[in-house]
Amino acid sequence: MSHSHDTEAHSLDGLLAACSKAGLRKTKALVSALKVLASAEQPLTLHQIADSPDFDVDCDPATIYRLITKLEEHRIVRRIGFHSRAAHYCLREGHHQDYLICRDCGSIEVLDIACPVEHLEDQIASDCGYSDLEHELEFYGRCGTCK
Amino acid sequence: MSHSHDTEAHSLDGLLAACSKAGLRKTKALVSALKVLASAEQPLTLHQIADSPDFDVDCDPATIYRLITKLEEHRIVRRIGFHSRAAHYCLREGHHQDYLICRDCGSIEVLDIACPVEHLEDQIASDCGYSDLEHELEFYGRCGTCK
DNA sequence: TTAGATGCAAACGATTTGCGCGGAA
DNA sequence: TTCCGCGCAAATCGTTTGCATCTAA
Repeated sequence: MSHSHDTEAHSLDGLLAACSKAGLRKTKALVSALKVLASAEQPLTLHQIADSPDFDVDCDPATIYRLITKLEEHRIVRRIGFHSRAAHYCLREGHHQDYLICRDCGSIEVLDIACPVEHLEDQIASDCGYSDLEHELEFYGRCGTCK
Repeated sequence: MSHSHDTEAHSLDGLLAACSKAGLRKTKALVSALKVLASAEQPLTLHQIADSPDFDVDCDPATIYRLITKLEEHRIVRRIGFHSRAAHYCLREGHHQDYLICRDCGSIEVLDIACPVEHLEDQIASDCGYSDLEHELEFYGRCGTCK
């Protein structure tokens, strides 16, 4: 029975099913990582995943790295660059998101706008001979608090 | 037809003037780096800048790092994330560019499309209380050769 | 039973910084 | 003459990998 966790945008069961289908074993680290990502408000670094209170396993950084990398390969997780040293990750489920980042304090906001470039993907793909196109769009600026 | 860039899109003199105005000294490393960036077809890593045949100084990596970092602070150079480990840099002069990257071979193409999000910047800025907004847009896919 | 997952520790690569010297202004 | 820029070398930091052990299926 699924207790607590309100109305999650991401279904843990669905994610686990996808992982199983991808051939991943249902380990504690996997379940924890998915839980953390499913309830995250924004993309997280490997460190932030491990440090999250929802991540209830004591786990080597290398393990999380390999886990998330594998999830990324299976396209369950999406990597976001931002401009920070460490990569950020979020679930691929749900609708695509664009971001607004403060270049001073590094805060990340999710822009809930209708993505303005999705419709270009097909055109660019055929124009340039590419396939499997996706995009990453970030706005950088100075936030209200930093001004 | 694009090798000896005599008619550069970027004027070295103009760049040097901007650097001087920013308080930077006209060193060999600065001139070389600007020359390389001015004739580059696409954003380059610090390593690529140093390795460029146009970069005719023997120069410590730390020097290039500090130089480019300073140019970035003075908004003469723009940093691009991509998904590679090393950051890429290009001149801020000229019109904004969006990119198309092959997620297999890592090749970078400049998309010469009318940028579809520039007009959103003002709106997002005022909606979210941000200032000095700019954006970064990249498309990732699999290029023709990698298919 | 067995292929995949993990912990530990070392390797790596790209910065990033401290320090003393040298050169542009 | 003055500082800014430079080389050198060490420190950081986020991965990334090899290997022996463990464990989900």
